[in-house]
Amino acid sequence: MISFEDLEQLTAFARHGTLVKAADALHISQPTITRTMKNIEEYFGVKLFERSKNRIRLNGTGEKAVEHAEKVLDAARQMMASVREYDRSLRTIVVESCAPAPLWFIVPQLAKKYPAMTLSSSLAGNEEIIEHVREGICHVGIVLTPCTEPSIHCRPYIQENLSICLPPNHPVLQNAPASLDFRDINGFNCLLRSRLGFWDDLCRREMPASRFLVQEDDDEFRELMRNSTLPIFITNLATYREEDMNGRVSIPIADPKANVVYHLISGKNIDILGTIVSDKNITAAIL
Amino acid sequence: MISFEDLEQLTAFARHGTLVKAADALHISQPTITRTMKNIEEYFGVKLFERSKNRIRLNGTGEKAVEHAEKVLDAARQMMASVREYDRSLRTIVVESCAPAPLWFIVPQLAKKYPAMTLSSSLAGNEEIIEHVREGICHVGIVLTPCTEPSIHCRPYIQENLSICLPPNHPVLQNAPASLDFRDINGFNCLLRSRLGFWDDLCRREMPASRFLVQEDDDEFRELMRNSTLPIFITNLATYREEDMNGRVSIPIADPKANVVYHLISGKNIDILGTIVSDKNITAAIL
DNA sequence: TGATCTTACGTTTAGCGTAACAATA
DNA sequence: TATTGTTACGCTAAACGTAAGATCA
Repeated sequence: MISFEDLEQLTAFARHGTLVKAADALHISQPTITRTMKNIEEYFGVKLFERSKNRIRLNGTGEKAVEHAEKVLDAARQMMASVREYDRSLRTIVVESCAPAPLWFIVPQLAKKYPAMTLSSSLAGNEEIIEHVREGICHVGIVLTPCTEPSIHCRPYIQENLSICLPPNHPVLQNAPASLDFRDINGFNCLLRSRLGFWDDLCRREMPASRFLVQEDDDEFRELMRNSTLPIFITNLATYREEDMNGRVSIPIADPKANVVYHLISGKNIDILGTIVSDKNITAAIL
Repeated sequence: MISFEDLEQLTAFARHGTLVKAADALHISQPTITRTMKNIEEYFGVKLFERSKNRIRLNGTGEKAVEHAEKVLDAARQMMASVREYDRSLRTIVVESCAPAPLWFIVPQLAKKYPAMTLSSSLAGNEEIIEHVREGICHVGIVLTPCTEPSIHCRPYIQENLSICLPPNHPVLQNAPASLDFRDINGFNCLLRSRLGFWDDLCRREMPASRFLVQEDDDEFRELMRNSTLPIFITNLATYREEDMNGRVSIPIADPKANVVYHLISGKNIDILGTIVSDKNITAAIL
């Protein structure tokens, strides 16, 4: 019989041109490769090589064999990868959220309840999340609107309220407003974190006249906060330390779109949502 | 590392349900299979089985592994088959003809010149043959019309002339004609061999009012000849023994379509046609 | 009690590397 | 002479089957 190693040696020979180089590359002696080529040829029962006294080359049939050997090896590698990936997926809870803040609460909750499981969390669009939960790709989704699909569990989870933080001398603060609307601040440029999920789209849609200075890195963002007077956004779930705020004053955004209730969704055959994330836990998370 | 045998054992276990039955089917001891399943599991590094004390079953991951193992084994089998087939194709001369008679001459010629080669001869349509020669699938083609394609060698090979053999008292023989046309015999039913290539189509097209009693088997055809007075066809290349003819009289068919010159064609990169089948050989073949 | 899987043990053998050899450029 | 491929030899380690043991229906 023939082995995967044999095929590896064959393809290595095809790649490197000589038995010596192939042996080198595979860290084996070249008598071994000589033997293996003989074995393979005998096993196939056909001529695969043109041999002169100190030279061996693939013939047409040999090239055909190499071509197929690559396919076999690919299939084998694919097998390993797929099986391991499948096994890993069994130990992984996939969480997708339309905004980052809910993840800060749900992920530790799940991690505590399922210490053996890997948690995979990511941001995604609302519709995409629902689709993934429906397909079973995503186990726990966090979306903006209640989901009424019969195959999907849904419950309210947590709410997030947006405020704008303006420097004390900012024109819109002249009348000391208790709240603002997007249109009041539209046109003023802002500092913005990246990877904000739906918040990002919302701000750009509601403040088309504004430009946003986007920063992904946490430290650099704080650096920018301290050294500029550009407005920034905070929420009840996402605040910054006072010393980074550079004296800014927070005013809530009254617009309903800036005050959302996140909903937890999951497939009905999964009990993660019902048993793991109890209302009590949610409350605790908010506090 | 893992081997093809290991994968065979895995799939055998999946097929048969127990290690004992799988071992039986593969003619090995079942401790061997126990070991192999362990090895495979260890090699994958994931759980593939649910084990109780005297029972072992595939789990979901295991079924995934089996699925992929089948693919790998298929790829391996495909490799063996393809390489052997390719090797065989190198030792095979493929001959395609639009009629059987030329094959009776060309095949022995080629067999004599290339004793190490396998000959594969078959009937095919004129256009199909040209296509196959163009693609290199067919090495030597025998067609009805000269081929002018620059990539194809072509030369006249041999001619075949059709005659009809009628019982002596047949009405169309009353004026003792030197030759006949298809229309003269259209409407009379005939005995016909099958697998006649283009002759078959020709007769049916030119004699739409006739019905043909078709017989493939050689002995049975002769039996029918002896025991009936139905007209039959012969050619200069294909005659029958006088005792089988049952007194029939041969009259040539004058129609040009019934008198053809076959042409040999082959790819220009193949010298079979030029060096092997010389004009002298062809003449000899006709005699 | 029969069927199934696992573990232990002894033997065989397949396969590896070292070394020596032969041929070529 | 350096490079390449083949052959010969001795050793190791992997793998097999037999036998014995454990568990379940």
